[in-house]
Amino acid sequence: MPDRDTKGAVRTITDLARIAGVSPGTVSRALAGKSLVNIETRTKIQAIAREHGFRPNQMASGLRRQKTDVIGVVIPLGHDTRQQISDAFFMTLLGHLADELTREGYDLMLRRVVPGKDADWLDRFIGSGMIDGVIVIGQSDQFDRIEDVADGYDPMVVWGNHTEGQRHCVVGTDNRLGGRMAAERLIAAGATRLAFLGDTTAIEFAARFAGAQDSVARLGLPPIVTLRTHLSPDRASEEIARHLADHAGTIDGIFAATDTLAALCLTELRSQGIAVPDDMKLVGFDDLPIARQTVPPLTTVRQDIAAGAQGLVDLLLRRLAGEETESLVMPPQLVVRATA
Amino acid sequence: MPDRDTKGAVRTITDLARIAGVSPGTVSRALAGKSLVNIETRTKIQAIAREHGFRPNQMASGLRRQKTDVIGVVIPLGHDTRQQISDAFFMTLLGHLADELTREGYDLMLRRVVPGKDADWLDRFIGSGMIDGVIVIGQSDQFDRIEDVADGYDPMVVWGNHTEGQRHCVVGTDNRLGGRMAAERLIAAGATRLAFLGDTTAIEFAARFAGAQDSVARLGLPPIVTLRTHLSPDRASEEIARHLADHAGTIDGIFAATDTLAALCLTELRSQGIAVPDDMKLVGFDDLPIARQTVPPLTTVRQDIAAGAQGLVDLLLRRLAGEETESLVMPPQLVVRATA
DNA sequence: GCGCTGGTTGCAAACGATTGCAATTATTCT
DNA sequence: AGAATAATTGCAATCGTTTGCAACCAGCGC
Repeated sequence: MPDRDTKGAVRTITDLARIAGVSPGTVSRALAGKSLVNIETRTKIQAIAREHGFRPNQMASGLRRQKTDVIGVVIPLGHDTRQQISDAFFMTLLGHLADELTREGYDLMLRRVVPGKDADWLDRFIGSGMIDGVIVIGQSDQFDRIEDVADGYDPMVVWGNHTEGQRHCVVGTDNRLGGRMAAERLIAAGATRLAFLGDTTAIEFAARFAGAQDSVARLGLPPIVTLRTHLSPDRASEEIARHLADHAGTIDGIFAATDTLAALCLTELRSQGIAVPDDMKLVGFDDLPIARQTVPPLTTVRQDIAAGAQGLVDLLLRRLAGEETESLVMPPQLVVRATA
Repeated sequence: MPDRDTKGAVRTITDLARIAGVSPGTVSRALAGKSLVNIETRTKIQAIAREHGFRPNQMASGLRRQKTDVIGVVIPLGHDTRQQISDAFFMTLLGHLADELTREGYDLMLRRVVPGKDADWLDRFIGSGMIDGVIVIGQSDQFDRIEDVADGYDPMVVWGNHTEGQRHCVVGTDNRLGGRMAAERLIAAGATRLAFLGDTTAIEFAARFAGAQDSVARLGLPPIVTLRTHLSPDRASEEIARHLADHAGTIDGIFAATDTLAALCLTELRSQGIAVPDDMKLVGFDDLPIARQTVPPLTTVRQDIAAGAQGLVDLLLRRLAGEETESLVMPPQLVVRATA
């Protein structure tokens, strides 16, 4: 029961010290639970602190200790400015991150940035002195900038795609492999003329596309046509409709960069009277909850989001501890439902 | 182009002052763009700062100014601990909040808490000294605690339900009215024996339920049966299935507390061979993107999330400026699609 | 030439918690 | 009992930035 009655406003450790009849230093140590201070005075001080609802100022503490116990999480909105944060995948990842970080005693500072608008979005965050480390969710089209920063700043982990020889520590799914799996599934289901739905300027998506291309090339099928689209649902719908109309009859399998896109595509297919999976096979990516609920249920490539979040936090903490860490690329998993 | 070559490590304002040949105070003023310092030296200092990629330490600044430019956003996970953060509604709201706050020059500190586990989750956050104000997303079952805090702490705004005479400033939809609209729609579509799907210990949901009950009572229909369920998709599915089986034939209209729940319900209905809307009418709440994509598309009660986020931030800023503010309750809007 | 006004700059004291070191007291050993 | 050791506590500097106040300079009018 923190106070609110005792008007004595115990705001600082010094106030508390005065009440307890000891020095500020002792209070600090007592609250930190250090064994240096007598168990008796320690519990007494803690009792007084509780009684007055006192909490040490994190700013002051952070300044002195040069450690804030806050991890920055930044979402660069590079290749699709608007609305990407509402992307279910990132949001779910964010939720898990919050859990993991909390469990480790860290707070989470969230920042969305539009890299195009300010070039040094990452340096600004890091240099602010407010965070002990940073997790970047998605490389977007900022690969180079992230690489630059990685050279001089260790406590950073990035969610995204792993590229041979890159210098920043990344956690992510093997997108290329996932792309291969998706294409192979489409082909196994009978499709031969494939399309990729999504924006390949995002490096993760590009890798998925490349993976699919691998499979197609290996089997001697015609190259995959790419249907460029934004991620925001409103714009995407129209774009998909147009793509579908443009390629009517010339494609029979679609690999969507994202379940969200796949779901959108599914509704468009329905409204254009194209039967799935008979006339068109469809595979998504992520295995979001929505994949289970579309009609028909979506065949997709699963990323383990919870494991990803755990990996991100784990690696970041190890880096904070001074360890050198490898990147972590996790295998995707094909989930066959009914669209391919 | 921030440096990384000039190894001179310009970390503090004092370093910068030495280089510029002025005093730290002048540097501080120059970087703050204060007109007191000569325009010439000011631009020179700013140039040097840029050249060395210097950014003032936010912790120190925050400590001195007693202002952190950070707003806390906290999600209490009271009535359904697990996975609620992935709830699409909250996540979307969070995204908009991030946008709004950024635009106003604030950073966002995210914290999920499980109130059951620590009673003073809110005081802890507020007392940490790390945030200038707090936005609470969802009252969950913590109404009383929030009321307590509101008495002694002004810069707080809560997303949730407005109750007559409450003391904390809240932004939200008129849930009761929304509930009425939902029930009326179900009834207009031909349903007479209604059920409410969701957990009524959450106050927002309780209000929606109450609103529906209003309509039903006014029309002399049998009272609404409530189908208690959790929010996390995995558990909810089974629970819904069981409810549906238990009440087979005894209900013909379902008001789901949430679109997410409604979507889940829809798939369960399908798998149990119950036709929508013929054998069962269904109305959701929120109008999330998914509502447009279910089959058939979901009739639902819309909340304007973007406007909500704007309202939250606007009111919070006004309160930070010392203003007294009223709560903001926004009207919901019925969106008729195909499930009722 | 002297005092004044304005415009710039420097000085030094905050902000609140932490921590190495010294000082104090309590304990133990010879 | 005296001295050495250990256990507590206090002192004061420190983290990096901001800001009230004083100091300084140039230029001005008298």
